[in-house]
Amino acid sequence: MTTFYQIGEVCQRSGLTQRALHYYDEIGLLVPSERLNGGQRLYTAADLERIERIKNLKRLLGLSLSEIKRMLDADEARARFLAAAQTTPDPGRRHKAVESALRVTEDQLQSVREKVHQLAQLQRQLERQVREMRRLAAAGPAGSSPAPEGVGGRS
Amino acid sequence: MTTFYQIGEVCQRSGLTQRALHYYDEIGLLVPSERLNGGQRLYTAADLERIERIKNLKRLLGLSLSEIKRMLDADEARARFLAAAQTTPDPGRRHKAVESALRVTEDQLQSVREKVHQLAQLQRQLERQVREMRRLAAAGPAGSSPAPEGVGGRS
DNA sequence: AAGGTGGTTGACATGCACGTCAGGTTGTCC
DNA sequence: GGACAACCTGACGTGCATGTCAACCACCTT
Repeated sequence: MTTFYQIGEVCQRSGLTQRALHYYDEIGLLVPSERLNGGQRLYTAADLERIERIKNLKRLLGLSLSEIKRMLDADEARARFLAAAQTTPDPGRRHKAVESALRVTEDQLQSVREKVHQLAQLQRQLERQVREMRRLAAAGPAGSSPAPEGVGGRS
Repeated sequence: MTTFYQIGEVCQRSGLTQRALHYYDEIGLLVPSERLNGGQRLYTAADLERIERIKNLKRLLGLSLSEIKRMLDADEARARFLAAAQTTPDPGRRHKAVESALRVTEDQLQSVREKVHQLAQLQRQLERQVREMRRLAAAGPAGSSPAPEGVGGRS
């Protein structure tokens, strides 16, 4: 037997508002697994996980909800493809399914890698700045040093 | 003699629209260094750099324009502090100025580090998925394998 | 039966980051 | 000096991701 959570509980656990969850439902980003007789939304543990993934993608990648929907949908399709691949006896079909899913994931990976790279650069730059300033804070007064570059450089 | 760029040229170089630049001016995010008699905006190379930094902070960190403004302003303040520190004879004042600027930069660094960390995790997860799928695509038909987790995990 | 609690839809409002005109000014080139 | 391009301000419109309020329903407690 699966346990269900009402919307209020989901709000507490996720930090999202009721309105946001209604909206996510409306745009098909997060459709609760069940509905009670009177229309009450019932969320499962899987729904809660999906919420966390949504929050992460929003925070980390700064994606819009529609982009997130596209990603998660692709991801689900990938899962279905893989599941189907397990049971499909035809090796040609199976191969194609896996390859298609693979491409989606590789695209996601590529964009994440780029972002990590850029952010790492920014990080190194900030670290240089901090070192420089620590040196200044500790060391003697004289001697003008080369001006460090500001945050978010030309990249 | 400094070279100036009119707004149209800046648009071409930066990929931003005229409207966006007007807006950035309006909210004080990017106030052109000069104005012609008739009010025409004139941008300098420094302004162009600031634009690149704005674009980077937007893309990389997904910050709002007001947050970006806060960051860049803090950054400028830091630069001024440091410059002042170079010329201020009072070691106490100098020390305080540098420390204050240092704190701002350290905060920035901290948030960037967190983001890099989270993104790196996401990256590793995606890499695992890709490896798994490559294995599936290449290897034999039988044997159900553990389902890989979707993108943007609970973290 | 009355009232409270927690949910529902619907509609309008809001802040951000612009897009899109409209009407006026400025600069340049022939 | 007239045409034309490039710019200006002002105002209203737009898409997204909600906030806010109203009116209604369903169940539980006293």
